[in-house]
Amino acid sequence: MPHPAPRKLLVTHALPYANGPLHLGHMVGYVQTDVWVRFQRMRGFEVHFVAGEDAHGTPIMLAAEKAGVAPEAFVAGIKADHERDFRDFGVEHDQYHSTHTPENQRYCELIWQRLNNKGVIAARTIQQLYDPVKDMFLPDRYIKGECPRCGTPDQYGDNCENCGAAYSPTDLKNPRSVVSGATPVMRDSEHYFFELGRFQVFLEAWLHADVAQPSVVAKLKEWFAAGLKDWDVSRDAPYFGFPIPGAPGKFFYVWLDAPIGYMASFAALCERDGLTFGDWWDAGAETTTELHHFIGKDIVNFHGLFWPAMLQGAGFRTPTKLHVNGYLTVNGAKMSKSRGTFIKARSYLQHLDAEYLRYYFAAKLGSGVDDLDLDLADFKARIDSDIVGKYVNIASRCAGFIHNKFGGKLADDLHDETLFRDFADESENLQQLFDAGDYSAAIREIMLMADDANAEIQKLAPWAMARDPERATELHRVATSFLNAFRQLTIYLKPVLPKLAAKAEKFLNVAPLVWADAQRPVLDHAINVYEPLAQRIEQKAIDAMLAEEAPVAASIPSPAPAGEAFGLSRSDMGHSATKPNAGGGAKVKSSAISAPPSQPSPAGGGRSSEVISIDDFSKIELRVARIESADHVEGADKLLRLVLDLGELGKRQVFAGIKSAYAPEKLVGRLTVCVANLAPRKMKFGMSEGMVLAASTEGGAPFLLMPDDGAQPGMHIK
RNA sequence: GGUGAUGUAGCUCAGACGGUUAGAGCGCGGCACUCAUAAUGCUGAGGUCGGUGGUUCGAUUCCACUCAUCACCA
Repeated sequence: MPHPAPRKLLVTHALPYANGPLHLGHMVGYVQTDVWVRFQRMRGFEVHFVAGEDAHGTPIMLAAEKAGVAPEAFVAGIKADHERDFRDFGVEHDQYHSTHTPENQRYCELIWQRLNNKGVIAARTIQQLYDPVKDMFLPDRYIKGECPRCGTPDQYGDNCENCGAAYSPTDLKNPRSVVSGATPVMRDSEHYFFELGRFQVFLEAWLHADVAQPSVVAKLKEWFAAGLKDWDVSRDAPYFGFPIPGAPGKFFYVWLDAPIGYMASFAALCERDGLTFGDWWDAGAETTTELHHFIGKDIVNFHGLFWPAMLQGAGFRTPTKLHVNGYLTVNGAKMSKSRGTFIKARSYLQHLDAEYLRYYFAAKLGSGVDDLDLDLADFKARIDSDIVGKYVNIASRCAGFIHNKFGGKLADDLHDETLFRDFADESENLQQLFDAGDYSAAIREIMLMADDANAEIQKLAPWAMARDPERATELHRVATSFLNAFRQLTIYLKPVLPKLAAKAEKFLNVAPLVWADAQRPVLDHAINVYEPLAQRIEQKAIDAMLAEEAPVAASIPSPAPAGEAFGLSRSDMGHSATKPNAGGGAKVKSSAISAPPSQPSPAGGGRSSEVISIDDFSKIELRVARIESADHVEGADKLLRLVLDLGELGKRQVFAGIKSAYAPEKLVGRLTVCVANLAPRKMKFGMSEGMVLAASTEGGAPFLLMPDDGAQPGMHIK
């Protein structure tokens, strides 16, 4: 995509659904968008970044009702929380709006009118299940019953989580309304349909362009093969949304007005900043301005089919490109409340630096739509190594020379142009990678550059020069060279690490860096005293964050169906919100492993041995532990207090019921096996942060497990 | 159930339009250095590239099936 003139970009990310807090899964897409926006700005392009709350729909209506407030007030409260999370993660929109605004209503009605005029809206009477107690039609997700195929109870109206059968809610046996518990009845209702099939030719042509990653295009083409169906875009009252003009009791379906929210948000920005709306949205605007949507992979059909068809049908421009990202998993598995890995954005912020997560996401975001795993051990290792050990370390190891020997002023020349040139020449390549969304490749390149710089410092050994007064000039130039290398790396990392870059700019005493600055060195220039720019991640902080999300002991009754957004966006129409694969079965097992830590032997010898999968087993994190100390516990006749060394995981205090068989002094120094991810348990004598394993017969003396020679504290056991 | 995608060293990921010894970072072992936030450099050990079958002189790379994971099914 050659763009000789400065590009003009309008960028959006998926609108978060205003029914619950943001979690780290949301942040993947938002950070990805923000990095792209910052990068394009650094290149000097005109960029407008807008988003807002997705405020309509049944889930919000019911959630507000439950909270006893008007939906508008409910949404306003959620919006304020979301905005705080965005700010603290450094996601800086130019305009953060909402779909429940006059602007959005205006554009909804305009598009509706134009589509009507074009004759692509059809009215048709359909049958839908109705809750006679609550007096409302029920979306699929609000009906539960028994699977028509295998009879599993308590299944949603779209498919069975047990046998996987797909069906419609009317097929359920013994259906009931999730809202009131009443038995739904069938009732007629007139709905409006957007005749998507009439846009098939247009959409196929639109898709051939470079509008999305290949796998996304493949996914969208699947829909063509099946034949595009009409899309039901109206809902009956009661509904929180915009009424359809001229159709009493009918409302626009939330997914119709949600993408129009992009326009609404931008319209508000135009109002504020004096931009011309039509330059960006009118038909033909494609040739001068670009429209980029960043979305999660769960909503490609809305953005890759319905949305462009709506725009085309209503005489507006179509999107330039969809940037689709995958889902977030934590420690290799889907985020789960019962595992304590359902991490809210706010919980993260309370314990850890937002920049680190931005970096980690960027380091793993390729141009594809693969899911991204937040492995917390890897997260810490990566940040500690890349940011502190490699990148920041370059400044840290050179700054002292400049201050101690040269009055805080850089030399007037570089020691050697080569490194600087090499780094400057990377600009083009990195630019392409960032532009293509291949941040992980960019980060990889940047870290290789940091490795080069560190190796080069090692080779030149400036500390040796510092001992020889004859070599002062050389030392001055060497330190200056590497501080310039550090500055170049700062430029390349700035889209990802804006706050760290700002600190580096202050240290270097330079104006905010832009992309082109990587081509010119700073010389003969006073810098400020170096202060550590970044700290390692403390394991304690990660543990504290996880503890905050740890499930409470008492099991919570299953949440209201739409009480939480699990996906990257609204999920009232799909079932992504509640594919509860970590539900029932897993919960039983997790309660089995959370037996009291003080009782290493199973309590009931006759406990049935339920068969579990390897995945179930892998949930239990067993580690080699060295018993660092063991003491009697006053007032306890069975317990010993152990302090375990778990290597990389640090020290843990564990109470073990092994006093009858082991003298404390004989245990010190021994290796044993510890369940490392057991929820901490408060006991009368203090916290027990794990559990040691021992064999025993019921009531008999325990035999502590011991790994073979050579095992080291902290090793995984599997 | 249908469809799209993913599955490569202990961990996180690259890569190969099919072809001699499959790569990186982290982690682990050894050595070196001491400017730096126990940071850095050099070096070593780790993989039959999810499984089965097929095409081919040759497949981890192509095809089929299969298993696991994620998403979508208006």
